Parts: sequence; structure tokens; C-alpha cells
Amino acid sequence: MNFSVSEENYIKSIYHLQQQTDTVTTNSLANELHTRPASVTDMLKKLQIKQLLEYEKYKGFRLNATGNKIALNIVRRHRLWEYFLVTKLGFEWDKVHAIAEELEHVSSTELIQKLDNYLNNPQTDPHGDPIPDINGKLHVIKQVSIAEVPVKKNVVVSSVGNQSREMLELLNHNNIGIGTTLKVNLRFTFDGSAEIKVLKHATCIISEQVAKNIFVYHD
Amino acid sequence: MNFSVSEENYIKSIYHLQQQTDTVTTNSLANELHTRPASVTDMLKKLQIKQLLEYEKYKGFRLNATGNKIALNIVRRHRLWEYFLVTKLGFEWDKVHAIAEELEHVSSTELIQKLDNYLNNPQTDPHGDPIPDINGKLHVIKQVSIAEVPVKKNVVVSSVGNQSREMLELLNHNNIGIGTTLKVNLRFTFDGSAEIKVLKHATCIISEQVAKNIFVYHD
DNA sequence: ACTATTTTTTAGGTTTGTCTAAACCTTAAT
DNA sequence: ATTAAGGTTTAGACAAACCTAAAAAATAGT
Repeated sequence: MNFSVSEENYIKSIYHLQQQTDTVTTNSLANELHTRPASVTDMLKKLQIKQLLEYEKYKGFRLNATGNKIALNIVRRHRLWEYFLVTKLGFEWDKVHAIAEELEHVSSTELIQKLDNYLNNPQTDPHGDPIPDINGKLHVIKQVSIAEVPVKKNVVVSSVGNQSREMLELLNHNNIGIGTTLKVNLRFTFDGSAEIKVLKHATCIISEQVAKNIFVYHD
Repeated sequence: MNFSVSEENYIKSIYHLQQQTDTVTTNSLANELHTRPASVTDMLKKLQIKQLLEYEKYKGFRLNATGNKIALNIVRRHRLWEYFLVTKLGFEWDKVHAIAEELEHVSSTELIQKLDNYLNNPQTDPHGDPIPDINGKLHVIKQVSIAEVPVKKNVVVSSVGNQSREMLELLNHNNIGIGTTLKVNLRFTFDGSAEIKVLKHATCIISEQVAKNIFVYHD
């Protein structure tokens, strides 16, 4: 089955919101898509007819198995393009989201197959998020934010929670990226901020808010 | 100014038809786009308001300078993507058109800049058609079909007129592609067929119909 | 338990791009 | 010069995806 750009955007957004809350609300989805609740309700009806949703009026909704699989396929496309834009075209990792958002809707499965192959089947995108395989399987890695990680222990950055322009600029300034090795020297209990040492760079202080958004591999 | 996918498709198709006939008719454009004449008229009004057309009711139309520049930009995007699909992802040249048709509408100029750079600023697409530069300049190369080229003279294949799967198969079988060096040994005036020698391969015979579709650089 | 507030849905309207059918021009043939 | 044929435009409708405003349902506060 084939989906419009709009339908795909709704499916993808529902998928994202489901990661945080089990069932999604009309308002939150409208907010995510910068659209109005009434428009969301309209689209929910369509997606329900297409059998992608579990949906009861006034009671929230979630993707069913079919919907989930489609969402994962869109996520796969998006993340492969992001990887391509950064590793091949030399984009900064905080600039690729909008472009990948357009590229992900190009609907040739052969294209994505060949792209995946060309990129040597990457496991994660430039933000550290895992890339689902053809069957929609996610290779989930155990992660912990550096707000929780033990001090004085070298860890490797695996992903970043908040992918806004502002956050990524802050990280660039502190020489932190996916794959960076760092160590939490100490944490200030007063405000939750932490002094961290990035490999080959001077120590720096990051706020609790930032610490909560930097994830590292957990062994 | 930004254009919808539909507008871009109309602009591109008008541009293509203009290559053959100076002024384009409603019916021919409807035919090209697999749409109805009435729909064409509707869109023409829009494009005229946006100042991209020279258009007089019932008298045909053509792109003005602005329209032409936009068309060349779309062509540029399309051909760069085709080049990418063939040289990087390993597609056959007869499979890339439909996919490039979708990719060409992704509207980031930075993306196309970086893609061009990554591909080392190719001058022609996989079919041998020239790729316009950022300013919409076409580096047109003088070409001659091998039905007209002098015999016993080494020439380099620059482009192919008919880009069907069948033609590609025939050319592949005879080891002919863009950039191939070949020589016409002799031509049979009876049916216009020609014996040709492809560099490093045995001689072969091609019909006049094929010969008329293989173009070579003309010095 | 009953209001007040918030959330969600419905009803009805707009825009874009398409369509069919009918009306309208142009051209070419007698 | 008239008409027949063909191409082109207009008129009116429709679907998709959005909107605002109002109604309906759920929830929260007392």
C-alpha cells in the first residue's frame, strides 16, 4: 500500500510520540505536526479506515502492528538519508533533519535498498539513533544519560536526546559528538550540573538539562 | 520563490516540449503530463500570474526568461540525481528516470550544491545529456549520430537518443555506453546499416535505426 | 455530585490540483 | 463564406488536507 506525504508524516509523528507515552492524544499530535486538533481528527479517521490505528473516540490512539511496521520503514528511510547527508555530502549533523524529512518520502524500495548497501549498512544515524532494518527490526542498544552514569569512568557517547539546533551547537562547542569518549569528573548536587572531561580536550561544565540529553553506551 | 511539485512538473514539461517546437500547445502538454487539457489551462493561468510564461489564449505559450531559468534548475537537479543513482548506487541507466523525478523536487539548494560537489561536478548525466550549472547555463556539446559520422574515424559516444530498456540491452550487448570509443568501418547504403568496431571488441553490425540514436562528439 | 475547564470531535469552509461536459475559438475544406 | 473538425477554455464538481467556530465528551476542583 502507498501513502501520501501527509499520511506518512502523521504515522511517523504518532510513532515518535508513542516512544514516550503509550497512547497518544489529539492535542500532542497536533502540536508535534504544527497543525490543529481538528485536522488531526480528520486524519485519524483516514488512518483508522486504512487499518493502521487502534483508536477510540475521545480516548487516544496508537499504531497497531501494521502501522508500526510502516512507521519503522519511514524512520529507516529518514535515518539512512541523514547518514548519507553527513558522511557523504559533508553536512553538519544539526542541518540534516529538514532535508531528510523531504527525502524520506521518495517511495522506491529499491532506492533505499541500494542506498543502505552503498552506505555499508550503517547501524545508527548521525545522532546515534538506531536505523531499523528492512523488516522493521530495531537494534536497540542499552543507553544511560550522563546525568546517571558513574563518575570517573570513561564512556562513549551513543546518542543525543534533544536534537535542536541550539543543543547541537552547544555540543559542537564542547567537542562532543557521537562516538566521543568522555568522563564525568564530578557532579554538583546543588543544581545537578557536572564537570566532564572530553578526551583530548579541557574539562568543561554542563548543566543537568544538557547531561540528561547526552546518552552513552551502557555495558 | 518556491514552487509546488505540480508546478515544477509543468515547468519542466513545457521546457522539454520547447526543445522541439518553439511554442507549446495545450494538448501536447496535457499529453506529456498524462493529464487533461482543462487541467493544463488551469495551471497555465497560475504560471502566467507568477510571471513565468508568455501566453496568449488559444495561441500557445512558452516559458519566459524567468521560467526558463527555473526549468533549467529543475533539469539540473534531475540529472545530478540520475548521475548519482547510476555511478554511486549502481542503478541501470534505464531505471533511474522515475526515481530522479521524485528526488528532483527536494528543494534545498545547499543539498544540490553539495551533491554536485560530491559527484565532482559532472558535465553530463548517464544518458549523455548535459547538466546545467548553478546559473542555468548549459554546456552544449556538438553531437552527430553515427548514421552521419565519417567512416574509419575514431569517435566517442556522447549520448543516446532512445533511452528505453530495449535500447540499453542492445547497447550493453554490443559493449557500447557513454564514453565508449568506436569507429564506423563501412555503411551499407541498401538499408543504412553499419559495421562498427568498438575499441577492444569485435566488429558488429547495427541497423540504421540504432545508428540514428547513438550520438558522438563532433570536433 | 455538580460545575468549570480542557480536550476532542463535528460541521462547514478554503485552497490546490484534478476532472467532465459544455461552450468557445481557430483553421482548413469545400 | 460557411461549415465541419479540432483544439482550447470555461463552468462546475470533487478529493485531499487544511482551517475556524461550535458542540460534545472527559476531567478536575470543590
